[in-house]
Amino acid sequence: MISSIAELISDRIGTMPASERRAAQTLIANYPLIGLKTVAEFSAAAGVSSPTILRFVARLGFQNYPEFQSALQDELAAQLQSPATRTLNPASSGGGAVSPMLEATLDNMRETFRHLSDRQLADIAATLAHRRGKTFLIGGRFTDPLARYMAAHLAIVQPDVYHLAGQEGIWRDRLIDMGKRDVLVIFDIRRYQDSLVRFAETAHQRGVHIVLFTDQWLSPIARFARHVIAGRTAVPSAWDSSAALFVVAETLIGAVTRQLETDGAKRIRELESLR
Amino acid sequence: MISSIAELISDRIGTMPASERRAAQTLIANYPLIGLKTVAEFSAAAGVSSPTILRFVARLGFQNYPEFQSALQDELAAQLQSPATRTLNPASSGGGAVSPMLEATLDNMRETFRHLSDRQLADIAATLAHRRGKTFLIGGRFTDPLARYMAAHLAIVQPDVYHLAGQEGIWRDRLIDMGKRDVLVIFDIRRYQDSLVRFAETAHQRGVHIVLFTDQWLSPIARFARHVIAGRTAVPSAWDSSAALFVVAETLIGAVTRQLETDGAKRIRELESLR
DNA sequence: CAAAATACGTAACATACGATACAGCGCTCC
DNA sequence: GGAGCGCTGTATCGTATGTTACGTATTTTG
Repeated sequence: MISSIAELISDRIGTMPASERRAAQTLIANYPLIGLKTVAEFSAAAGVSSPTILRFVARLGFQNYPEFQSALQDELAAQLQSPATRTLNPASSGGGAVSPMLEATLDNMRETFRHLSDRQLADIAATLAHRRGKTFLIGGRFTDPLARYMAAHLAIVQPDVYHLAGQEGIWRDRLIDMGKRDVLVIFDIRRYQDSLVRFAETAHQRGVHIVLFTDQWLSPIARFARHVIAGRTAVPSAWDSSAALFVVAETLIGAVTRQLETDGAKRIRELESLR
Repeated sequence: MISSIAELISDRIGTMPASERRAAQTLIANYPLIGLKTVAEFSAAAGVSSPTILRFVARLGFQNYPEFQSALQDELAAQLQSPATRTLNPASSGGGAVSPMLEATLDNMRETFRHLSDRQLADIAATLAHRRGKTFLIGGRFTDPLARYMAAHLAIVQPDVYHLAGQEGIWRDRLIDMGKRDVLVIFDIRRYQDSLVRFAETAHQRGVHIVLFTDQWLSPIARFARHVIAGRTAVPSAWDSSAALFVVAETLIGAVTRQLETDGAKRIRELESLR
């Protein structure tokens, strides 16, 4: 069973003529990056001619050079997507059904934050803290609880925070209250919900500032969003994981609270006394 | 000091117009592979036009697209050469306001799972999967979204799963439906809510099997619970973090789903056809 | 040792790719 | 409300790229 192109090559390198073998060896030596460059560069690196490279990839079973490159890219993508598989040391993972799930979740969080700069988070926090209008939050089938969670916290440190719940018709009608000064926080991961996309589009047309929490494949709502947070969701389970997005949400809640420290503290004391 | 293109992007993403920002976000989301594909593919993935992609790379300081791709490839090459550097990175993110929060959260999860054996989790999953009656879920002020999240998933793989929402009176009345064969999942972290404690006590008296998600200081409900999950909640923020509990919840959801695999799959297919 | 077959590179070709000019649109600022 | 500016997509263009045909060199075989 051959799963990678590198294996395929070492499998057939014996049957190749001299020049093609040199091509194969240079590819293995700087795998797989040389293969992603142009035929001319590849051939120069290997010290052979361009047609030799093309004959080489043809012998591997690819119809043409681009097809070969796509295969390499797919392989790379799979490798980069799950850092777990690379560092996976079966010894440490006690063999229980739990650990892989936890490991994947931790990886997802690291990856999510690796693609998310402090600057971006600060920007979003500032948007949420210093918006001049209202804040609305909404989520999809599985992510709506995240919207609720965030709303529950934000509503304590600032006024005019609303979670949009219930039937579609109900929150669609709230669009009439939304304008340029307002912020709409949307949670939407696969499978993306049409109703949410439509909602986001309309809100966008009304000039609402949209902050989107989505997965790495980006909900179509990304087109309308001013800020996009792409969290990793893949775990060894039947379901996608929203844990990474949850942590980002908590981070933002913390950041907003900090930015509103002075006003927020006063507000919290007021709330306490209301009990 | 900017060492990677990803950093360069997050540094300048603030100064970019909307469409270029979309390009930036899609690149970050599938970093860096999208950038190695053709302009046409990149633009399609981002939902913008080709010139926008070119303007985007120009803004990053590259003379042309190939030069941009070469830079990405060089970066990838460096990364692939030394796998250490990519896992080593969390410290390098500059000590911004983010890292401590993330670090603390990751620690919380590790600690939480360290005190939680596979056996315990399997037991709880079995309880939830093979209960003979109904499952009820409820949470406190900030944790109710977690109850909702879990309910949303469990309700798909098995029947008779109910989230108790709304006013106290409403769910108090549901006690009349609860008995020995039923399971009640409660989320309760500081500050523990009296109403929940009373509710749990009554349910316990009726013989309901209680599964409690709480923090490391244990809600008073622990006295009535058959299973207790104690998650770490401390983070450098004004709020406690429910992230660890969230991950445990997801883990349980996954485990229950696996245990119900055969029946659950049938049920999921049925649900799909209902749409 | 000769003849054939295979391997390999040079050079011409066609295509698909990146680049550019331009026009429409929305937004902001008087 | 109007003028100006900046952003974005469409259409076009030139070119770099992959591809192919062909001739020479090299090896193989009878």
